[in-house]
Amino acid sequence: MAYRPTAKTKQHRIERFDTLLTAALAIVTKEGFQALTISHLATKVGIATGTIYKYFDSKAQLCSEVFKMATKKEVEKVKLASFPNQKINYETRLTNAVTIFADRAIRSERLAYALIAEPVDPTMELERLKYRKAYAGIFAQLINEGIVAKEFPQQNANISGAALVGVLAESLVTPLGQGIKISNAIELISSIRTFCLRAITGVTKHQQ
Amino acid sequence: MAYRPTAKTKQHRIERFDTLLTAALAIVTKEGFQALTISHLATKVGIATGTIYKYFDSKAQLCSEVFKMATKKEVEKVKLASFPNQKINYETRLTNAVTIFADRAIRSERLAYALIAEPVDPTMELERLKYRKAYAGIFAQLINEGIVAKEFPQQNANISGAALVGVLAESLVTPLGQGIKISNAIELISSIRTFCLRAITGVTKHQQ
DNA sequence: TTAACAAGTGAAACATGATTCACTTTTATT
DNA sequence: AATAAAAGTGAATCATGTTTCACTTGTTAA
Repeated sequence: MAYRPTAKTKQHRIERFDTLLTAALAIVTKEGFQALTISHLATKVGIATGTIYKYFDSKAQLCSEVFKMATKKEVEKVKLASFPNQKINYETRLTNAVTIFADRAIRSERLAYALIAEPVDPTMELERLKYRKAYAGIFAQLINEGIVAKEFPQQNANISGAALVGVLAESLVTPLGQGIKISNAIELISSIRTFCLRAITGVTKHQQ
Repeated sequence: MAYRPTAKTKQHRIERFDTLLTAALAIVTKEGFQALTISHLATKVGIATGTIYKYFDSKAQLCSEVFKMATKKEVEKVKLASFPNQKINYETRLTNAVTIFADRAIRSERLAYALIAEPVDPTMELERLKYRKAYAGIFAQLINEGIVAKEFPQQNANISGAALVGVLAESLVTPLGQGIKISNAIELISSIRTFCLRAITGVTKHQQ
């Protein structure tokens, strides 16, 4: 008998897996999924293409992992804004959630665009759908609670939740993908926030 | 000297061009852009792949033409609802525009999904952007006029217009793409309409 | 009926990546 | 050392289409 994996070996495997994922995410963040090819990744990490297949079954799986990794963090932030530890009224929560989303999207280079709007192959589209649904679900729950608390008018919370995702995607993320420089982020976020609030509450708070 | 194209010849060319475009649109309507390949189209029309290149420079151009063709008709309908010949108040116009869009999307099999949300290659994404912008532009103008008429509250009409496109895409078209059968279209359209109206006017008319 | 050109053909060449696999290198055990 | 197993390699192969092009067929005018 002979070889057996040791702690050190296993550690190295984990580290390399991590390196690959991180490098892949970096590519996506800078250049989008469109630029995430096996050979590009291999070159970037300084290994052979074949090696990547010792860590991932397929490119689809690699993409999926990258997606999940990026997603998790983003969704968590919005969830926290929507369901904070303190008691905060629902209108403020909604405001915060939308603001956090918008703010992070603007700061994220191409990442928000890659996750939400960049054209990708149909396999990944399913992953993306989950991502959008995660947001929509958070919003829906927030809206539902707001309705119960009599803060928001009666409405179909699921549809309103999905609609908010659409609003954010179309008014914020798609422009980001066009390489349009956001000349006045504050103003843009403010307008989107006003729209979302009015859409859910029916009231325009601060005339802009 | 010898050959010169005649009226008959030219006519035939036009007809074939038309046949190709129509067949391509049929494919997209049934199975999406994903199914629109040169050889599929050639087979369907009963000609050789090479022949198609006598009518279109490239697949990109073919797709673009199909897109324009489908787009034109759709946008026209929404435009007409938004700017009718008679004097109608802006809230009603908005209601009509949203309803027309939703109704046509639901009836259109996969077409609405193909035009708005189906993953396509980046070349076509530009074409699609124009399409979305066409809608956003119509909505923006409608909203602007509504503001001037003091019917709608002050708001950034361009952002509100884009946001409405996002709402429709996310709450209606994306589900259509999932092959989800709309069990209750009336109810769905009604919810979306209510959302859009509240988002723009700030008022919930009919509590649902 | 033939010269001149357009329309049509479809097999072969291209393009773009993903994926495989026979082989080399490294690591661990006896 | 000798052996076993995993990690790593990268050129070759596959998969999916698009696009070309030498060639055949159809059409028109002289």
